[in-house]
Amino acid sequence: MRKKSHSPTISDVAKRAGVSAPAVSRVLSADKDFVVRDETRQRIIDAAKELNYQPSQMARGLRVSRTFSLGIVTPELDNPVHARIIYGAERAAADHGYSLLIAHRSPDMDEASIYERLVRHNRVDGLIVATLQDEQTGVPALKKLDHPFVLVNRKAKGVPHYVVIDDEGGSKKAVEHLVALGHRRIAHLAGESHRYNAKCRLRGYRAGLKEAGLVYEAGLVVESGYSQNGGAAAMRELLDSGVKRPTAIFAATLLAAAGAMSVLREEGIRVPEDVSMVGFNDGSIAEVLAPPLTTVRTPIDEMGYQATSALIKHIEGDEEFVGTTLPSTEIVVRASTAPVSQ
Amino acid sequence: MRKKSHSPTISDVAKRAGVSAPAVSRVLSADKDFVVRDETRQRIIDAAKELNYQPSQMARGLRVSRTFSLGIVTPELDNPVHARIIYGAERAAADHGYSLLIAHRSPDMDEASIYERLVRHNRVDGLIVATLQDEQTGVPALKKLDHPFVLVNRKAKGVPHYVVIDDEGGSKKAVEHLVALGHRRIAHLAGESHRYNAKCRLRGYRAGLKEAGLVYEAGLVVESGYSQNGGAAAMRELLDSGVKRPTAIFAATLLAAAGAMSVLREEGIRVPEDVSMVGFNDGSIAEVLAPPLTTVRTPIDEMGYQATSALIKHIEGDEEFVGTTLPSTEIVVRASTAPVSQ
DNA sequence: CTGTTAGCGCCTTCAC
DNA sequence: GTGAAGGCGCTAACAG
Repeated sequence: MRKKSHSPTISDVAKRAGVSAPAVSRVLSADKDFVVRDETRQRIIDAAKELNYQPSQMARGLRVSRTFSLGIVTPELDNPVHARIIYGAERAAADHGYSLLIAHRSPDMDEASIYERLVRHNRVDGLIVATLQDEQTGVPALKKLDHPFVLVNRKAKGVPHYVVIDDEGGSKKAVEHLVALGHRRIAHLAGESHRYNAKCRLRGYRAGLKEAGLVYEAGLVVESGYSQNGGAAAMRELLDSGVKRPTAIFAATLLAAAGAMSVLREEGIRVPEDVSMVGFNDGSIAEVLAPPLTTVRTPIDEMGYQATSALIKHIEGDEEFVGTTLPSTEIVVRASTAPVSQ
Repeated sequence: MRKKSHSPTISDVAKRAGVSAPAVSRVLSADKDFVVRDETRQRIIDAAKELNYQPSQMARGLRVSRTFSLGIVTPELDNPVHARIIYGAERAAADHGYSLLIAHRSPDMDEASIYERLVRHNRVDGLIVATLQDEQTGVPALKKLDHPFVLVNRKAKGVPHYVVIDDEGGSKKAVEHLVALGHRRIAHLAGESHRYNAKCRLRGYRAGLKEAGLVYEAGLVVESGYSQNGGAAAMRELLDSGVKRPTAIFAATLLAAAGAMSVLREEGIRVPEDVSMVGFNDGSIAEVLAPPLTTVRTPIDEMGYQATSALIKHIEGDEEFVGTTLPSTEIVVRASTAPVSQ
């Protein structure tokens, strides 16, 4: 019976380099306080390389009470925004030697129980929260866990750690784009009004109107949720509401815009000839819609990256971090927007 | 200075129940060979519950040389197919007390190095391989790691562990649907011809033609890749190729179908009046395309779930598993298919 | 400059 | 039926 081939351990390396295990540990973790002859250091490094030594995160974690893993909680994967947040988070985690555990919150699950599972069962060192269903219950639940966490793509009262994009500025740009095309009746499909993103985008919409000297008309703003079904329902509501039809629509979401466009098509209302459409957050599906959708492009993956990096720095005590708002937003003009007819 | 509140350990539970630590371990892990009075057992279980005890996977893993984590390697998240595979895998992992590490392979990365990182650095207990870029190099790399793995959504020579959907049967159904509408010139956007999925879907396409007594015409089959850009390019190639235009198209992918439709629109070719379109694998974007896309719905998340469950069973030595093909496929008829004109 | 000691939390073995 | 001992691989504290 042959001996099972183990991964090399720190003492294998130590033996091969002719030193003790702690010496190896300190050299490989680049301990500044550890003085060692260059020759010895090199011997250790070589030995580690020759054996293809990889420290066991488990043993290390047991010793230092950390897992070097992070949990990210997301409401849905099949959504360009969340997928890109995860891309960024994954890259940042890998860059710092951390693993990323993904927990997907299905609609019927309680968010608090997911946070708890990640922290208590998986023992993640920190949480990246890309879903915050209910600020009233979610934030207290998070705080009670007494674990580092960062909010991505949302802020909440009393939570200093967050990374967001410039929802308001980007929304204002969308409106400015429509105004520049001559539109004066601009509707807004407004997400879920109590949510952070929706509030910001609405504010940007209003700021854009104001700057153009247009009056805000409550009848042109409809709650839409973030999904295509929500966008479709909102569009229908707007058409049925009896208000004079807008010549342009700014949707709070790419998917909501897509849903709205499918309703317009059913109703025989042409885009962009009869009504122009702009969505918020770019994504590859914008290109296959009919017509291709003009959007506001935002640095979503950068948001995931920065949130994760900041969280790791915080965990490692390197620095406190405070909220960040990533400024860059950009209009991507495609075929769904056109000058207002006559 | 207050003492840092630790998670409860096994000896905390033991103390509270008035027994020794090993007794707790054996009761909670339901050790069959361990006989204990019901009363004692209950005391232990109660104590664990009261303290909200969660065994440390790290300590446990260190002892038994396992991490209770699985790695899933996926080429892209922002793709309905992969997102749904991950949903299924995540659910299965959670059901069995495992964590799921997601590694996203960006196009410039070497697949072998990802597998290796997951196994050597993260020490996952097994690998769920949802991307297999190159069978020639990928499979040997995987085997060399000497770790359990399962292929999802693909097979490869010499790999007994896989879970796939019925690509061939589903494709045949797509063709049958078109044939039933009277179509006789049916083109196929064929993915990447050397890949498993593409081969199966092509086979299903040919089987469907044959059954209808139609002859296979090589000029109607165009390599398309799996993305919308690939679908668009293939569509353009087909239109420019000089072959008589088909009245229907079966695309190997949802995204390829979307890309193809955007080209048809640019060319003023109407769907479904001039040409019908069917995509493979359903997804929510099928509903927002113009017109909504008829697709073949397949049990993608089930595939992720079963692959992961089987992998875990295999890791735990409960049983050997062999390849599974999930049979159910179903046509979802939307507005992109219609009877052939006259 | 480098080695020794001890212990993180758990599970397996063996003795009681 | 139950407890004591030992060790998984690593690192912090302390000796040399």
